[in-house]
Amino acid sequence: MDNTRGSGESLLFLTDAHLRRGIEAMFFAYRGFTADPDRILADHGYGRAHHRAVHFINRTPGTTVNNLLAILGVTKQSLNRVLRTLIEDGLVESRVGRRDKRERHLFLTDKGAALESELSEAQRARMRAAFRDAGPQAVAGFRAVLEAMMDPEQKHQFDAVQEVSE
Amino acid sequence: MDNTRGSGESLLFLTDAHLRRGIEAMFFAYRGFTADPDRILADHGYGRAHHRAVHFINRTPGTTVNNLLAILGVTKQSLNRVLRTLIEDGLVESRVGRRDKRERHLFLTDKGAALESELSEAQRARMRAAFRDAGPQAVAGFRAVLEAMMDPEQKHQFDAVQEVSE
DNA sequence: CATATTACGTCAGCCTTGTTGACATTCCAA
DNA sequence: TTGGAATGTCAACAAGGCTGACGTAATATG
Repeated sequence: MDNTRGSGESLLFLTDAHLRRGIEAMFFAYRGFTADPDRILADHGYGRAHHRAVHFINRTPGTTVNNLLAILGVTKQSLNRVLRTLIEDGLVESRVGRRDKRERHLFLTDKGAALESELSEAQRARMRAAFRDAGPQAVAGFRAVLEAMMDPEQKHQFDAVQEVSE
Repeated sequence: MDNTRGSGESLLFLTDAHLRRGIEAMFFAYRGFTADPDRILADHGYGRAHHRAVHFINRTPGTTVNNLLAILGVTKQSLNRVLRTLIEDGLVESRVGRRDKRERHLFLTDKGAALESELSEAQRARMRAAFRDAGPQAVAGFRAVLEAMMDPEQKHQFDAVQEVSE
């Protein structure tokens, strides 16, 4: 009866079979998670790396390159290559910092915002359908498990990004 | 009060802010999900593609190349490159089919099983910690949302793999 | 039996996206 | 003024996707 974190807790949900099922669910679900954006990106000649950059620039406008590097966890050379094409194509604007002129602050142009919107609407649509199917309690559990799965550093970045929207 | 799928259901959990949070949680959590195996793989000179192959060969021993292609959703050229190195390195054995000699049935050798075990134990450890932190109800929700997020084809593959263990 | 199809392997070439290492520039801060 | 931080850039490389083409063996089908 008491399956909800007590002293008499049943730990049947921690068997290897359950863990394996969770692992495989992550694998297949992540493919679904990226499928719609991938199609859109391919139409525009971009890849997932562009999506990630555009997403987080939209999320925290004016963010610096270093900031973005910390969030994305890639090398500056990798990010720079992506950023360069986005700037050349007029999706991202890079402004020299007013206080610290070494820093570049990144913003989406209207064109960049349009792509971001297209991508995120597709991704939200799938997430919305999944959330609706599963129900609010399931969604709470979904989030709890995902947050517990992050590395401390990743969790820190995640929390930092969430704070922006408050 | 009634937030659990009824006619008077509250849909506050479907706001864009909640969806966005779910999307970002998937992004950061997937990094955690792959972090431990990635480290182990790097030590052995392999990549994620090898992990995936080894995982599913272990899961359904004797599976054919075509079968594996359907599960992994890559081209045969991509899979073949990975499979070739695994066979050369003595982690995977490829046996010509008895009934249909065109088919190759794939098996892990002891060496392959050892790597698989090392990888999956690391991944299970993280999943176990996350499951334990979040509790059984959360785990149920986690799975429900992930399964709802899969494409129909992916869901089919997922279900097929789950059936093996019954 | 002849032919089509399937399963698999392989060669060649291309792209994205990650990596290291090296080096230049700009500019803040001690 | 000088050290170090932030940024950009060049070169080279690797993993792992992709397409297209071709070959071979074996099965399925007419």
